[in-house]
Amino acid sequence: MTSPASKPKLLVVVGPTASGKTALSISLAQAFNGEVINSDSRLFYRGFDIGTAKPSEEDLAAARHHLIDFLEPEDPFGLADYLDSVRGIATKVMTRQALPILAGGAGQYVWGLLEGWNVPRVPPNAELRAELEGIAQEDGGEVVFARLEKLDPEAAERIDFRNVRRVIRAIEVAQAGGNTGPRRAVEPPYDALIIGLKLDREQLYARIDARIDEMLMAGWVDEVRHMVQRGVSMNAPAMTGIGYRELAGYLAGERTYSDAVHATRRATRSLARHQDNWFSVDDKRINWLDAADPEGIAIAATEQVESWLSQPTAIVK
RNA sequence: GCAGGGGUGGGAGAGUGGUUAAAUCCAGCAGACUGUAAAUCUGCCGCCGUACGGCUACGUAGGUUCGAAUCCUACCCCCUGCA
Repeated sequence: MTSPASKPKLLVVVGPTASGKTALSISLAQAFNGEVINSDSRLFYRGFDIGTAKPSEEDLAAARHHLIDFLEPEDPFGLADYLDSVRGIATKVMTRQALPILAGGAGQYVWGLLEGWNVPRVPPNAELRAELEGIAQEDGGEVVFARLEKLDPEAAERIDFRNVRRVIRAIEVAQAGGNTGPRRAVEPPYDALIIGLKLDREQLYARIDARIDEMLMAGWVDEVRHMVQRGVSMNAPAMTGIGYRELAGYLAGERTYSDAVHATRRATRSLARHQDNWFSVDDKRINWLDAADPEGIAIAATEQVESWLSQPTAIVK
């Protein structure tokens, strides 16, 4: 707290799915010698390309990208893994004299990084989870919740007793000795310029529908079929990407094609709403641009970044 | 034309005399979120009101009843079988 240290500059592009983050982040990377750090949890997995709207080969060639295509479908990767990775990568990018550009829609990941969350260093305990899930199913979630109330009343206070998954995680953490230290950094760790892409619901929904149609035309069903044939489990983390299970259900003859597509649309819309929750229009930290005008946002964003870069780096006391 | 079935809230669809502004699902809206996060979970969802509450609603009109989406009558519309 006594020695002044400059905060590293980090450019961030956020917004709901289909708002144009990929295109904008690439054009900014080209304009400012930037490297894109992906912050979209579905882009981690190799082979899950079409349905996740992964940047194309050309996109990837147009700017250096990080945290894309580095996991197998079954690999778990959580918040703490993500934060560690990004922090390391951002530092490396900066030593190359390049500008790190965080781009993505995973709200928890983005804010975890920007707000400097102190995430409990307790890795998932598959055995414990399975056991507690079993209890929850047999005897009800309240029984598991009661366990948490005993172990960590404070955590029980802030977690909905019906949210079994989070109750179990809290027990996992508590049993491992709990979390230590403050929940988040007092001072944000980065000097971040956050650009948000905004589109009204109606337009966004229309864009989502159109993009899903494009994905299907581009061979999404084949992509899913391939994964199924490869033996990727339906429970694999990568399979939680919207549309994959739906289409796999269609391939297995459990539902009609049109039903699978409708379900996918629905889930994607709901994702977009969820993302609006993390990235709120009222959030003063975010500089919102109108995503309806892709060229306009590129120009406006470039101006913002220029002026931000010309400012002296913020000083942490 | 005859016989039978049916018309319920944005959609689908329960409900067959009171505890029903009306199950449930979908759609929509709002929110939580610290190692599964494109996950998981929560609230709202006829109109007015912050709320107690008030008002209007189950094809239309009338009737029975203390009380009707629910029973009766007439009419309108839809579907199916037979002609």
